[in-house]
Amino acid sequence: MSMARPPVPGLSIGGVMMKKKRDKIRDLLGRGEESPAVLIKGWVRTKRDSKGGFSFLEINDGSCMSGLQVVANHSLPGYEAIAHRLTTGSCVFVSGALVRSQGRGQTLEVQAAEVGLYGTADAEKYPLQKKAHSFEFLREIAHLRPRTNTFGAVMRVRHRLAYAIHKFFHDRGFIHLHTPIITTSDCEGAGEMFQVTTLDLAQPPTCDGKVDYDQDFFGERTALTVSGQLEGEIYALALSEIYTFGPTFRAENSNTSRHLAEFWMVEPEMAFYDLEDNMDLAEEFIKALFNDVLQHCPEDMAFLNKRIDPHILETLAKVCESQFERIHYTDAVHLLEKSSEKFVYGVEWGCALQSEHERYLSEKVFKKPVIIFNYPEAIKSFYMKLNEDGETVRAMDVLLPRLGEIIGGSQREDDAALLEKRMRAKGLDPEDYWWYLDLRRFGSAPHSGFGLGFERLVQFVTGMENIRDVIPFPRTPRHARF
RNA sequence: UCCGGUGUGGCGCAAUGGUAGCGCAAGCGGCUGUUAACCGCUGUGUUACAGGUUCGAGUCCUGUCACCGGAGCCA
Repeated sequence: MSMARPPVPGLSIGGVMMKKKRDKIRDLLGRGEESPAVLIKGWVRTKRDSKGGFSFLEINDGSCMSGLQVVANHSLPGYEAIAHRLTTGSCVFVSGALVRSQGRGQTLEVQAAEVGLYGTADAEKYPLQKKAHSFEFLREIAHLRPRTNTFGAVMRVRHRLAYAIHKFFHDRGFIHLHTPIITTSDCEGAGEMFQVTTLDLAQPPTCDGKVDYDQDFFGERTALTVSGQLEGEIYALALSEIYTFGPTFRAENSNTSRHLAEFWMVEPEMAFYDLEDNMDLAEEFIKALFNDVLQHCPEDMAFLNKRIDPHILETLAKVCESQFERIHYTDAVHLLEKSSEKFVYGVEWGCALQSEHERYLSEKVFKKPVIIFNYPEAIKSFYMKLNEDGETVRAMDVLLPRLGEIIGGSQREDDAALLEKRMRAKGLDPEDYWWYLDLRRFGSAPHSGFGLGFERLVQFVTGMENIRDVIPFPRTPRHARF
């Protein structure tokens, strides 16, 4: 199809724009060439007036970190009428010629032929002025914070990571599986759940003094999913390799910089993978994602490296080059026991490793990502495969320096009798999981999988300290606004 | 949820129990192919909320809420 550009440089005749199609700033800067006719649309970041009879407008349209400088001569028809309303935050369109800049600081700029105003932003009231704002403040104006440099960068990197995840799995023949948001499996041990109901909470129907869920929408008690893993296993044991990438909900009263009540999780599940295959995939996965961002988001990453975390580029590159340390839980405990480091919590075989222990191993001992595997059976979930020693399970956690656990996974128990036994031992009713046990009764296969918290990934890659600042609309205890 | 800290102009922060200030942003003026512009002037407050102690509370006490740091749970 012909996409011929209008050859006529004159863009505006009597206020009627001749060029209709918007140019994205990203595309204009990417080409880096002069052009007689461009049309940009975006938000004014700053305006600097010159008494030489013209103004400099910096326009950002979110397509990339950089804005485009517009030189607007005060003699433009109708310019004086709108000049005082071209404030920080207002939205405009500008047509004109893209030319080499006479000033320093940018190579190209737009010599405006017409400047039009879409929406004003009263400078006395608009909260985002051209100054630094704290992330705490920006969280209170989550509807405006995407217009800041940092959030633009974080969200573009977030998008790239999501894309890279799909690409990584697709290229390896994995099927993207949509697992249900509403579930009935309410005792996976993955945390408190949000109940889903259409019952009148003021006067719920009762039966024998208890709420009668038979009258609820689904005829039984339901909740928002805390994991797509169990459903993922169903499809892995049919399509071989699948992954889920969807929202996950935990009703924990967690108030930390690493927890959200609603977050996105990636959960690959693979038939015929043992724990080692699983660890191989996890390591390859992390490295592929970091490499992808380094390669495709150089401008945003350079900004984050300059303003957010001065070591982030170096850190990501190091992870890509490193060989993840793989260590038995038992050896990790020995290392911690022998350490001269003073820990708040003591260490002994059988206890769960604390944040301080994990950080010590990844930051001080190995100074790179660490995968700890073969954890004690007692501290891990029922579905993890028991080792021959009868004491440990084939579980693994991937720990990143500073962030801690980013991936948790395991080889799944594929023996129906053993699985049922462990369910009972952990106080679960095998009847509730009849379909999960069926997978082991009919054509069972060794299989493995892991879960990765998407926001924690974005956190690590961008260097952002608070998880609430890497998701568009954070949900945390007492906060569901916007 | 636990421990600790904080809450004061739009934002970031000061103020020994005794007249609430500074910087940034904003408004006005000046200057300049400017660019985190610069220079001058101006305005900006129920000191988170509810009680209490005191002649007098931003400051002390009690409670609530929020935010930050750490921890637990976890991803």
